[in-house]
Amino acid sequence: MVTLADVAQHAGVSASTVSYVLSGKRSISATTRERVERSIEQLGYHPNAGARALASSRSNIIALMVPLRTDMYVPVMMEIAIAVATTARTFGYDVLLLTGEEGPSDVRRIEGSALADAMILMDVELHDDRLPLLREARRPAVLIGLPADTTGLSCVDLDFAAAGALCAEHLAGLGHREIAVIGEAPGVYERLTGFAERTLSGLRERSGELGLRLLHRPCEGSYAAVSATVGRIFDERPGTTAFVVQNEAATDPLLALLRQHRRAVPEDVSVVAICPDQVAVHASVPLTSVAVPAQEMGRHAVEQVVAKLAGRGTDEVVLIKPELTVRESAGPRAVPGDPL
Amino acid sequence: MVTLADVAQHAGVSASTVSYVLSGKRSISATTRERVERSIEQLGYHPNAGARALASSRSNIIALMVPLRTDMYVPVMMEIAIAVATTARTFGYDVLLLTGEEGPSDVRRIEGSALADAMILMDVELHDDRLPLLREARRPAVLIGLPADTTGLSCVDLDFAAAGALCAEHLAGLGHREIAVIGEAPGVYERLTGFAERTLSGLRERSGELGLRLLHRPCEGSYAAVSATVGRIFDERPGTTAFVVQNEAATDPLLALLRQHRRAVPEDVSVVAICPDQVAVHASVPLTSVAVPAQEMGRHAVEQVVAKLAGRGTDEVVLIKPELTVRESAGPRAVPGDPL
DNA sequence: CTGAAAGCGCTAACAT
DNA sequence: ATGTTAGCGCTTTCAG
Repeated sequence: MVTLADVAQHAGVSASTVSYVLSGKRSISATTRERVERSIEQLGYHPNAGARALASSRSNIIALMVPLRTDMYVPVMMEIAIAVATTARTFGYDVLLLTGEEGPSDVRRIEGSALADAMILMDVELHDDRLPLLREARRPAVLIGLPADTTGLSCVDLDFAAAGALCAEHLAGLGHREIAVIGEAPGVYERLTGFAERTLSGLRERSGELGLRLLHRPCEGSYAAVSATVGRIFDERPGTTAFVVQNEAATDPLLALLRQHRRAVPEDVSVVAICPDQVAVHASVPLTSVAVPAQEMGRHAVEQVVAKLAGRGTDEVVLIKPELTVRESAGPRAVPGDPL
Repeated sequence: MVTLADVAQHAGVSASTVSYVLSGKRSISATTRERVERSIEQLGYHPNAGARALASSRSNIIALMVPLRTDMYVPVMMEIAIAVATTARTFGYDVLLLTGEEGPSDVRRIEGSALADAMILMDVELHDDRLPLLREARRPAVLIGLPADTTGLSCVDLDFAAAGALCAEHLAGLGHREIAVIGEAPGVYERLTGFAERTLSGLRERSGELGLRLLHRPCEGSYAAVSATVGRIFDERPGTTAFVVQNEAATDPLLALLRQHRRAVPEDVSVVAICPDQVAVHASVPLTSVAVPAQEMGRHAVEQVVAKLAGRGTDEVVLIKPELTVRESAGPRAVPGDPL
């Protein structure tokens, strides 16, 4: 194993010089720097992570807690996780993957062992156990998601309320008056993750302003569940001409069912989705959608964490502005008695 | 920050005693053990990870390299990653998430910095750059997937050839004679990940033995691509009565298209999928399928890694035996002229 | 601009 | 069964 001392000897300088070449924390003459760098190269030196962490009390590791329940919008989770990992490397950090299974004690463990310099938490619940601990912690934390009380915490999330409003506006602009919302599975609402409710309230508020009638139904992602929900919606509100879907798993079944019901999309019914772009693009009818910007969220989270670790940066709630992409699933409302 | 010395003082013992209580590497009298444990509890002590790694040259971290391309069978990846993380914790290890973006140099970095004690690599290509490095490495590595040359390497994977054979057998047993295989996207074959080819060869071999006619078409996951592929298959082989799908994204489009073509599943056409159970269960017709046992693969990989780290365990290729679950998408071949 | 040296908190001989 | 102590490899004062 090659150590700093080996490099120092090989380059004919002292250990501290090598260390400073590496950290750039004091000025080094061009010649020594080059000599040291050559030695590092030649010997294939890599600083020992443990020693470095011990001496500097910085591990250069960011802990990422992902939700254990593997049932829900898994692709987004993975996308965020990967975005976090790649962005972190960009700043010289590695990422530790925690499942949050151990709950608050996991936070304590990381904090106590100094395994990570900071934490990023995904899919935080409105009243999460871990929040009090995070507020007390000496190490910075950033949440992806928005808890009920954000004081003393940094958060990054899509502005779901604005996303809801955007959907309402888009459909109103196309002349629609009766809209049905197919939401996340009931479990999501029960877990109080918040984002589903925020979407809904944005949707409701703007619908009110625009004079739209709204019907909301939570719905499991299975084909059967979507089928039942859609049937019910058409029974209760036969005049429904547009759907807003916020449930990755339900989009494909919804499109299939509309086809089965002999409703053309977008001629007879319009559909606007809130989902990752990938899902929207691959659907049987490319979906007009508001994207859940997974990559951007991961990147933002890391940037905030790094800023805090550098002393800059404060507690901050970043709500990413939603953008609606027009594809092929939403069009003008069919005017009764006007068969085109 | 609470240190080992603090605990020692509080408990009235020496530092080494505390260390040994923690590691169990030498016998401690019940009374001192209890005293020490109480002190640890009271002070909320957590061993410093860096110091421990430095002194013991073991970080208790396993590096997991996941593929960066976020386009392919992402849900399985996430499931494996989570299984790895939870299983690892079970053995006292944490998991470092690497994207493999940096390729071989990432392996060198981890190896050189002693950041992790071992590595697990997912989605390894047949002739992966990183394999030579892994063979030379002092630290154990386990692959999830099967490269061309496995000498000096431990691997865990589903026995895809057997999975292919199993599909052929099941369909043959139901009386089918002409089978079409909808495969992964062409890119997957080009990347030479191997598993798709292995499935195909198992499928071909057993089909030969059982006298089945086989048609194979790689296929993108988009609705349009599946549509084109299915159309082509029915043109070229109108007698096709069964499909084998190995492409998560294609299953739903396939079912929708068959419906559109007025072919009932399973009465007119049978479908057998090779995909995670979750996908099979949630499809519009619950799919008879061979599961990709993500959890089991993750668990096995960690167990092998831990065994190697403990000195037990050798290089070994574990091929998990596939299991076919009968659901509702495959049935007896419709006999022409027998309208039931 | 560079060196020397004192730890960082823990483990693992080596003692007893 | 327990204590003493010498490092592990690096960062960072303190000196020059």
